[in-house]
Amino acid sequence: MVHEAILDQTFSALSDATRRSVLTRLGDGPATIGELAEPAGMTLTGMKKHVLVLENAGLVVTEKVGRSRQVRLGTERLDDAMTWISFYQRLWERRLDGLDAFFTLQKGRENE
Amino acid sequence: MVHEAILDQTFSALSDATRRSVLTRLGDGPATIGELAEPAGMTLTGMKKHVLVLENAGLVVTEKVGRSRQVRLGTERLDDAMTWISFYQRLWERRLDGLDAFFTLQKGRENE
DNA sequence: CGCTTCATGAACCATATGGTTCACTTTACG
DNA sequence: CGTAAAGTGAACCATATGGTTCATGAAGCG
Repeated sequence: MVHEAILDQTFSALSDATRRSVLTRLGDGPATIGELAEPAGMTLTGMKKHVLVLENAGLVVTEKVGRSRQVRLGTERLDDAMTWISFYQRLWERRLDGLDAFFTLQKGRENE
Repeated sequence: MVHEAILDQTFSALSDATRRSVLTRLGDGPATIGELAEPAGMTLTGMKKHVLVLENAGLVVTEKVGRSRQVRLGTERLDDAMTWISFYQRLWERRLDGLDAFFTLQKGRENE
């Protein structure tokens, strides 16, 4: 199981809409801090902080090239998050199939 | 696609190890605030706050029974989070298969 | 009834977060 | 060279977060 601090950082990084949109943007390829800041209507300094959060979470990798900084998608952290979620989702589904589910879910959906 | 504010709440709720362990515990069935607080070495008040965060995120459902409060796993929010992650994971994988990935990963990072 | 237990709410505290502005460095380029 | 552009760092600000203590309320029980 993944280290708790790693999950903390990953989920925390993902909990901001600006940062998620950065990841979306990076899905189309690398971008500079400026190119990320502009559509977000944010200062370079502000976006730099977001990128740092993503980088610390391992969701993004950066490299200084010339006077700008290239930002691109990182490795494997989304895997960690999804592994955790799918594990507990199985727990949750098992629960819904159990007796307690029937008991607490005021007899709505019997078969599914 | 899911509303941004919902994802904010869900990921934010998941970004705390205490809250994740609460979800783990609830995988074994409902529990009271006190039963959740004790293993966490935390006051009732503190745990109550965590439960409220999970409840606002829809990850948990509570119901007052007698003088205690039953907490159990909620519905469908883990689905939202996983849907988002798996979508962007596909983006990310596509990227790693592309030319840019080969290009940027092969040349060692000189400066930083 | 009177006491204990579980939960709750208010107040408080320290630290983290998300943003800004301003000053500065490094790089590009005419 | 001189100037503009991209980024960086420090300082600052408002609000959120994660926790506490203390006082109160409601439920159960002998």
